[in-house]
Amino acid sequence: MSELRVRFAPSPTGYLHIGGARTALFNYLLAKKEQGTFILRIEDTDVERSTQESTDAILQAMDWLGLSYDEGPFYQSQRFELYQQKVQQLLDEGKAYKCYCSAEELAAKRDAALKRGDKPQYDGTCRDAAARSDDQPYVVRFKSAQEGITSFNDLIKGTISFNNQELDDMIIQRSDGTPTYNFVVVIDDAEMGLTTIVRGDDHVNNTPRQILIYKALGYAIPAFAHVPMILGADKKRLSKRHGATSVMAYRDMGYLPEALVNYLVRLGWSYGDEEIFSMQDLIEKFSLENVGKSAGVFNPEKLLWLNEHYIKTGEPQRLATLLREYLANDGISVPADIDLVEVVKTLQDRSKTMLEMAEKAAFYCSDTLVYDEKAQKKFITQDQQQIFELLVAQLQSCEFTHAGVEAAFAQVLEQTGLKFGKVGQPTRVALSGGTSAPGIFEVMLVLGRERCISRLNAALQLIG
RNA sequence: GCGCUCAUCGUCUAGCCUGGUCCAGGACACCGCCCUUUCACGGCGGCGACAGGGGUUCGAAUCCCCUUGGGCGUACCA
Repeated sequence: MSELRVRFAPSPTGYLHIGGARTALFNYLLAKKEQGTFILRIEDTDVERSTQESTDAILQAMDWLGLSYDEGPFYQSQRFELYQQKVQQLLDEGKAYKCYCSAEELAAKRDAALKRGDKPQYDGTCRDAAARSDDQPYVVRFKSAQEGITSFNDLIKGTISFNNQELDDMIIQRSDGTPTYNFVVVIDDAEMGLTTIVRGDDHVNNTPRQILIYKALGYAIPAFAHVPMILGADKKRLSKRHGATSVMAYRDMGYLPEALVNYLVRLGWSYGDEEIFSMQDLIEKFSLENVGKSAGVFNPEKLLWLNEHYIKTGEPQRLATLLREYLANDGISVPADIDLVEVVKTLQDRSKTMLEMAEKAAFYCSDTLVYDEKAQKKFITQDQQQIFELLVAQLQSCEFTHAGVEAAFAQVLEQTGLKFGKVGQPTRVALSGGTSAPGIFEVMLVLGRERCISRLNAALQLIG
């Protein structure tokens, strides 16, 4: 076990989204690779917006992706006592102070500053003011450094420096007594012994403030690694209007978790020319050095290609289990004598998603076939009557193996003098209901002798 | 506005640190051909980028500066 300790710290105000999943994944991979510890912490200091449903949804999504954690989940809402203690400590040491400015006053000052073209900052009204009686509402502010430079060496972006004048006295405790993010994140990261903080680069600007708090509280400062954002096709931050952003929505759309994992890791990280990575590969090969600095555009097409790849190469047994669920979601139950593993084998090369596979598998399962209108009109006609009759006769007596049905089919070709296509396509329609389906012999074998004959007879009924 | 930051094909990227082997490689998408019992799979090929301008250098995608463009932040959200 190495000393490396990393964490994923989502706030439970919604489902786990694509960006969060990637951050979690990077942390997970780092921990596994270095045999360190991956901690899950729920940042629910905002009591208003945090919900149990969101926490559950995030946990479920991480589980689906295979991102297991070693410690946690810890809930910040259960650690308020610790935070209050730290606030008091800073107050006692004169490193923080009570501020009685109202939210309205502050908003007005902010607007004025913006108007002047200044960076809106707290002006320090209460910083040096005499203490007042506590029956007036107040927030607690951290006394930030007013001069000097705070810099850190980001493991992804390199050295980043901030002039301390840019940092104002931020609020660490709200007027309702609850602590704020930038304060608790430091306490928890420090108390939980984190050595490296891997998070989205929207936190870069928070880092110098946090470093100042680490120092004020006497904590060791961890290493930071800020992962670039994920953008939509219009280069705007990825959001719902760019399509699905929820991890679980991808499961619902028929994506395999390994496809999402593979896609997410390659968005912003690379390993030479390689594209396909299993979780095991990633644990061996992932490193922060190969993470790029620039934001990446989410490309649904490439994700789809990866999904296609994993379906194509997936274990039929496992896919069959999944297929049964997707089929069930469509209200389709699988007849006992239909071998779903065999169904999967006929569909793996033809399905980009499990949802698509379920659609294509439907015809195997239904008792009464629904014909595609055009196909029926063209291929279930008087012209096919003889073909179907001959085929039924052959199927009744042939050996029901690939070679057997192929031979039976050949017999029909010989008897009618027709080419394969002339017989094949109508048969395909009679058996599957449409003009596109897996190979005829494969379909027949999955369907079984009885079903083939009854479907052919049903087509004959329609003709006759 | 101010601060931080980024910049190679439409997109994800290799190359950049340690200049020449790069008239820039791979992948997705797209286009074409081949294979073929339908639909797919697959094989082969094509299209397509160093943001712009200055330097430094014998030589720059690679180093420096400026410009432009993008992202993030600027909350009693996280």
